Amino acid sequence: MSSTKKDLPSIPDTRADILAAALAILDEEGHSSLTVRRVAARARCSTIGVYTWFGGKDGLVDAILLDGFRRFADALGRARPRKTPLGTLLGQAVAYRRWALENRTSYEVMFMGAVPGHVASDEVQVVGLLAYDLLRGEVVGAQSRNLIDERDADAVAMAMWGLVHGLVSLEIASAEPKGLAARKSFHLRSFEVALTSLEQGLLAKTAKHR
Amino acid sequence: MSSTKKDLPSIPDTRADILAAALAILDEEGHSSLTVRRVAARARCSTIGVYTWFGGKDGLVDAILLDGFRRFADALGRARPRKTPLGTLLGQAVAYRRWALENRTSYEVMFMGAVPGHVASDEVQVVGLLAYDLLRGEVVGAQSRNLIDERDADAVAMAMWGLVHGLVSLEIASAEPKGLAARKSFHLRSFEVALTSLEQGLLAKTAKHR
DNA sequence: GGTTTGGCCATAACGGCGTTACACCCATAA
DNA sequence: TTATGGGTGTAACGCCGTTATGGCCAAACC
Repeated sequence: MSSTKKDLPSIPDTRADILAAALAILDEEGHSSLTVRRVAARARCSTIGVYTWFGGKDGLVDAILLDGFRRFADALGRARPRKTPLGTLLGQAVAYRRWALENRTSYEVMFMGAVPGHVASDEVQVVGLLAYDLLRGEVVGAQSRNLIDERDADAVAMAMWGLVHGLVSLEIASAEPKGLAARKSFHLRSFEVALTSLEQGLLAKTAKHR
Repeated sequence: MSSTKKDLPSIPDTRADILAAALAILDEEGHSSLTVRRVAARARCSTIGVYTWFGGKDGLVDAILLDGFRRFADALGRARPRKTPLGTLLGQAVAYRRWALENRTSYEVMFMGAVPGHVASDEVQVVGLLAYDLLRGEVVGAQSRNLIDERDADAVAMAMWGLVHGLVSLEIASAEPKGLAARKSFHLRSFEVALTSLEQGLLAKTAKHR
């Protein structure tokens, strides 16, 4: 859409500039600084550009979310290669927390409603479920191998999702700008206790362990 | 502070009026309608009243949070009388979800950062931990009776807190204005699966069940 | 070539937000 | 009677998201 033959790098691609500016502001200054005016100033255009290319702030945030959800699902997908579905589930949970802590601002926007009035578009909501589907797939896999009880797969997946999301949310919310190392190791310990306990409780009673 | 002798009800107590107006707006119109101007209009004073009595919007929200955290801790405290600490923990979790769903707007403000720029005062943060202390107390009780493994009590309590908070947050976030009954029963099922599984996984291996 | 069209953009404005400077009222103290 | 000071209303400031207006300019058409 942007280049056909020899687009010199000096040709302005306003849409990409705006999106990059928004991501940079989000990363460097936090979500409270994500305003249309500021994004436009950083992208060297007037506020109207955001409306031309994204339809408004909601559309811009939708684009940010799309980007974030894809990066998030990628990170979770890259945590796949474990020998058993149970191991993979654990690996995904660890990857989830890791990604959230390393992409704190994105996580806040994606899962903690950090952009005040925003309601995500349908497309964004669909893409946002990609990561959940990965999790659910592993749950089904574990059930089909009789590793965990054969309850409703969605209920089990939601249980794990909720646990991880809840702990990560609390960790992010309670973190000072520079989180104390003590706090971090505490949250890591809670995370491990919670995950292994939940998994233990989900084990099929007829299964041989591991 | 408001009455010494025979305060006629017609004597205006601006502070109480403002707080009541804020709570009413929050309940009837949601947190996005909680603006200083609107609260002042409903309380029949000018915006300056909010600054006189609460120091600004932050102070007003702090007062709202104080009220909410106390009602929340009360609701959890009232869920205490079970025979075993484990039963009490389960009862508290159910009471937690119940209160959150019945006081959705309050919960969003208290635990989901629904008021955009707000940072809670120290006092509010202390009161906000009252409910957590109730939970932690039951965990310690269960451990001292050898009902659950003797891991770090805070890690165990945080695990349960995170699980309940995460599931409730997802449930609230995914709820349409009028949540479908199917969705509600699904979330209830996930909630039960998650809680019983986590508890199962936390059981002391040396304990006789129940 | 001249003209029209339409996409893209800047300026300036509107209404709403949290907040505050200023002037005012008025009960109490001196 | 005067002075004081707390509570208040008006109007403003600087933000915010959004939009009406109009100008620019390349492509399309006669």
